Amino acid sequence: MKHLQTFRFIEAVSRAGSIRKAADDMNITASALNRRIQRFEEEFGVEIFERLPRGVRLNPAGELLMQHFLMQESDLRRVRSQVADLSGERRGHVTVACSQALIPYFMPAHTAAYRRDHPGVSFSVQVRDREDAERDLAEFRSDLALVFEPVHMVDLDVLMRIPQVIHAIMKRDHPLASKPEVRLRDCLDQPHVIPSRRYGVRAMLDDAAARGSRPLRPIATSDSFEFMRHYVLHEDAIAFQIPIGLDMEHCGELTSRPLSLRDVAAGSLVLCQLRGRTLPVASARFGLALATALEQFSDD
Amino acid sequence: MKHLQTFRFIEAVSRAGSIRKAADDMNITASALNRRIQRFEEEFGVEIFERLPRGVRLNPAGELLMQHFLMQESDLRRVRSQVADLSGERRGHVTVACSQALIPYFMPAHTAAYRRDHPGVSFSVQVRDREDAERDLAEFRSDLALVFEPVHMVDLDVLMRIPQVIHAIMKRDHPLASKPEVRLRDCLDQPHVIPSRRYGVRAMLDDAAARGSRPLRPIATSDSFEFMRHYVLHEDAIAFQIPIGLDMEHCGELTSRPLSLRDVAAGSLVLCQLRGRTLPVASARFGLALATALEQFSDD
DNA sequence: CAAAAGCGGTGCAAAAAATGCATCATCATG
DNA sequence: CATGATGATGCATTTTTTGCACCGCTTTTG
Repeated sequence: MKHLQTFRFIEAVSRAGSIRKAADDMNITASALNRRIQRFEEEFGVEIFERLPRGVRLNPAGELLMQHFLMQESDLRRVRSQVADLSGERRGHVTVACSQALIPYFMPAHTAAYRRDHPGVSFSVQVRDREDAERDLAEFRSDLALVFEPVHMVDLDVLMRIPQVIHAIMKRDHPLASKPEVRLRDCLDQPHVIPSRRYGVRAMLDDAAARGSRPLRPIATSDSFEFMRHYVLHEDAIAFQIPIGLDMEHCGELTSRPLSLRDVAAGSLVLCQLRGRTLPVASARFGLALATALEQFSDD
Repeated sequence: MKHLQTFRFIEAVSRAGSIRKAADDMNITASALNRRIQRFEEEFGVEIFERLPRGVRLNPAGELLMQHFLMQESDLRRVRSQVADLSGERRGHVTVACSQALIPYFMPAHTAAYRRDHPGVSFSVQVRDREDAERDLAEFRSDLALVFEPVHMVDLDVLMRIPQVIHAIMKRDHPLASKPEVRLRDCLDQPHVIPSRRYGVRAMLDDAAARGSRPLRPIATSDSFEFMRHYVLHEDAIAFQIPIGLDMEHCGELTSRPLSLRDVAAGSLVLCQLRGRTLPVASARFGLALATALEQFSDD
């Protein structure tokens, strides 16, 4: 949309950190871009960039304006989506930011299921830690976020929340596998691998360990649950994950047992969107579908 | 802002009902305006006007777009307000839609009080019935609404809600004035004047009368509480109003008595804004001030 | 310490976009 | 059937935007 051109240029300048670089990115002359910005600032009545020796940077007013622009652009997408819906075509693109645990089983299954009913809808599924997922929502880069133990929860609307008990992952023949549930201290007495700090599972383990008798002494720490899961196959260690990230019927030599609720309370897996935002039709409907799916998962 | 020019033209066309009239209103040629709209429709990919033999009218897509535009314009005002706030100047303009009862005492007192602290802030105070107040909010014509017994309450955020018991207004020497509270049936046995249908007091009286033994038999119906109040002075009748619309210490020959809660439950006076909308700084602060004032009024 | 490189800003001519005017075809209305 | 109002369009004109060349300044670099 042409009337947002200037804002897109401003965004490019903000990203590039200099007018010349941005001009290059946007295939326009630096002078033309410079003038656009000057004209805009004059019309707006306030400067929106600080002029630094090495380039420019958005000032607070510019930040406010940028937020306004992102919202406006996102809302225009919503309008287009609803207009398309008027003429009967159910199409669109849905962007979801989700925790790593959702990536292997839950999201593929449910995006595919949704596409069976609505072939015109396409998806972006992004792995994001808890902080980044919320930031993506706030900056209109995602329509929905599905996060284990979100951090701030300000400016978010919760569409669905289900409890998830952390499970210990081990080989089938591991001694701890004989019990229906395991104590955290028993796990920590074994070699164990844990997620890095920015993940919800780690935060809950940190919490519980601080209250308990054993410190965390991980033999490995990783960003990747895939790494940790396969590590358990090589060295006879314990890993941790929430049930929605597990598919115990098809995991060969591995099995899992829930940590006792006496040691670690159940965490929350939360489906949310930016507060007050009206999502495009496709995203809103997929959000409802996800909420239903989560509820069913929780009831099983 | 220049980038919204096209939208403003579209709005003008929608209001005028024809491109030529709108062009006249906006001091532009019909052909130029026509082209703008054609260009926009082409860029947008969908027609937004129905072409009728006698002019044009927004189609559903156009309505959606118009709503988007109103929101965007309102949000830009918010940004300007917040930017102004950054540079220390606390100024701005606040628009409030409120029920008639608030007009004589409450709103003048509290807008004036607010202006004593913030001389840079100006006000528009509009009398609106319940329906219109909500519509004003929805179409971004008001920042705040202060309404007795709002009708729909969808898409509204409630900032404050206080109970208001309907009072009967009568001359000081009226027989009913001897009791601390009055029964509705006693009022309805007397000559009485009531508000017209679109007001909350009337709705509650209708309700109560339908449940009670006496029908409403008004000797006068009016849009104006001023009319009704003065009418009581001429003929020895009963009128009705909520306490916030009364100032019994300074009303000469008149007095008021609450209707018994057995007959008519207390209604709600509600301060609200459009759901999810971020108000300009001045409006948001004045909203808080009003909420506090209402709470105090309620506690007295 | 001087040269080089990168930055935002500006004057001026060229290119692009928007506008105004005259005119057409269509359709409701009297 | 004539009239008047409507939206659309071709073309010349005006306004706006852009690109190029260059300035003054600061930081980086050899």
